[in-house]
Amino acid sequence: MIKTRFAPSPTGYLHIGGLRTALYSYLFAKQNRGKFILRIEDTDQSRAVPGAEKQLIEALQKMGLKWHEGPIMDKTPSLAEKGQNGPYFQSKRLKIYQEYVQKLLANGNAYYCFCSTGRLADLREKQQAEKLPSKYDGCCRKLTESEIKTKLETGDPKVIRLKVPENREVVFTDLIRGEVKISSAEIDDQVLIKSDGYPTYHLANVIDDHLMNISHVIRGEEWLPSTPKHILLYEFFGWNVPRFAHLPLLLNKDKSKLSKRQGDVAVEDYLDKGYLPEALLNYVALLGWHPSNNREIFTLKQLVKEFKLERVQKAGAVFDPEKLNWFNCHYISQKKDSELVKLCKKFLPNVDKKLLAKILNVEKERINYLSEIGERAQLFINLSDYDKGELVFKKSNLFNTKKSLQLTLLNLSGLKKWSRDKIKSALSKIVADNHLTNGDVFWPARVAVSGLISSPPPEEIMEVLGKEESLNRLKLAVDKMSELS
RNA sequence: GGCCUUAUCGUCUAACGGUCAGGACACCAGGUUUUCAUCCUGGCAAUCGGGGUUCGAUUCCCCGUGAGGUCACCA
Repeated sequence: MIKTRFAPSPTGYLHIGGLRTALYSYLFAKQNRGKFILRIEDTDQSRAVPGAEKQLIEALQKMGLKWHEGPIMDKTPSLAEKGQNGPYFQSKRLKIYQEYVQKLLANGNAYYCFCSTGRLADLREKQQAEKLPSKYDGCCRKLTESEIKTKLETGDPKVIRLKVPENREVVFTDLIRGEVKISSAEIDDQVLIKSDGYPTYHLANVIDDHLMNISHVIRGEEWLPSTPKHILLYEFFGWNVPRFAHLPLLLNKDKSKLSKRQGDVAVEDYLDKGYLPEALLNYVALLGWHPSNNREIFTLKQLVKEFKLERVQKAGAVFDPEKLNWFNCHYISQKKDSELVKLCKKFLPNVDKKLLAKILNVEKERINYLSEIGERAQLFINLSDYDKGELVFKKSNLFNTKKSLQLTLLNLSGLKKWSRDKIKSALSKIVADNHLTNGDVFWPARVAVSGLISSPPPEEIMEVLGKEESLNRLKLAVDKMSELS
């Protein structure tokens, strides 16, 4: 049974790179009729952010990535879980780690270390000065049993370290990168249990992946150098080693690891701005993976079918917000007005739903993300402060402008049915009957009702505005013209 | 610095060892249009360098070079 997991640490938000990792893990499990689980790696008390788990889970849910096991949002304020292999919060599994690390200790695969953080810092400094790789020097490996016993009894601060064997070559086959070899001389005696009794990532991750029957570990490339430590742990425990797939990193424009410094990286932020989950998913799927044909538009369901782990790129991919916008645009214009209304309500809470639907119908092809509607809708709500005379005057001469506005007002007043088609033909008729150009008629009309240099076409605006308001605005413009002449 | 990973247009990428090196985003030009946007048409633009292997390398191998990651009681 194929089983994958997404195992984020709750640091405050869902990183866009995390989203892609979760997506690929989900896709791989799903297409193999396997299971996808969510586990929260909250073993660092010092970096704990209150409420972060909840936010993370919510974001993942909004994105539509469903997991078979893991924490779930319950109706009660506390977080519940589903699945047979819980708990799915590492902070609730401390006993398990303690129990397993005892086995390591008993078999001589781990040892207590009482070195102070001060000594370790000095050591590192010295090694760096001599340009040596910084590694623990194995000082506490030499402690005798009685020495250890005394130190434990006196309650000195202690950690437990991995005893990395000498002269070993750790080899594994990464599903994306192929064979990777690392000499044990390069591997540090990693701390497994911290002095506060919590496990480090390395220990907890290996134990949980085993206990939760994870078959494929799909994670970011930053984990590649520490994979040998994990493999050593699997061996010491006598467990099967899962398959590894290390994904290429997501990059900033300057090719460094995608970070908050250089733009939005929180999925929540994109969601709040009105990026659609399907657009985010589609774009992020293509960062590091591509089918052999030219297709680019995929729903989540289609991705489950088409995605191939073997086709995942090896090199990092620059995150390009422009292309994300293009996807988002695409998905927005595909959406029904009624659905968009629901999604946009929060940006315009005081606007009537019916009106909002009409506005969206006109504006949806002009926006990159939904929150833009807040500003774009203003022209339908209030005629903006503008010098109408100035705007109209720029385009054509005063006489024609005034004349065309008067004709427009007159003709539209007599219109029985108020629809964009009728309005447009009425305007066209004015052009034809009076030997005017489209520019003479449409432009002033559009400016008169929008108050803006650029806007949707006049007939579309007027249809949304309704007859009364449209005529009022036209009249206002005519009056302004009279003042000027 | 050690170790690891990596390398096709500006960006995301396609190409059984044989293609005029293809597509998308962005950009530019033209067209449609009353403006903006949309839309249509066209254009610009890439195999990091050097050696091999081969009749033939983007593709396989080696060496450089560049880029990134990682070297914590963070994940």
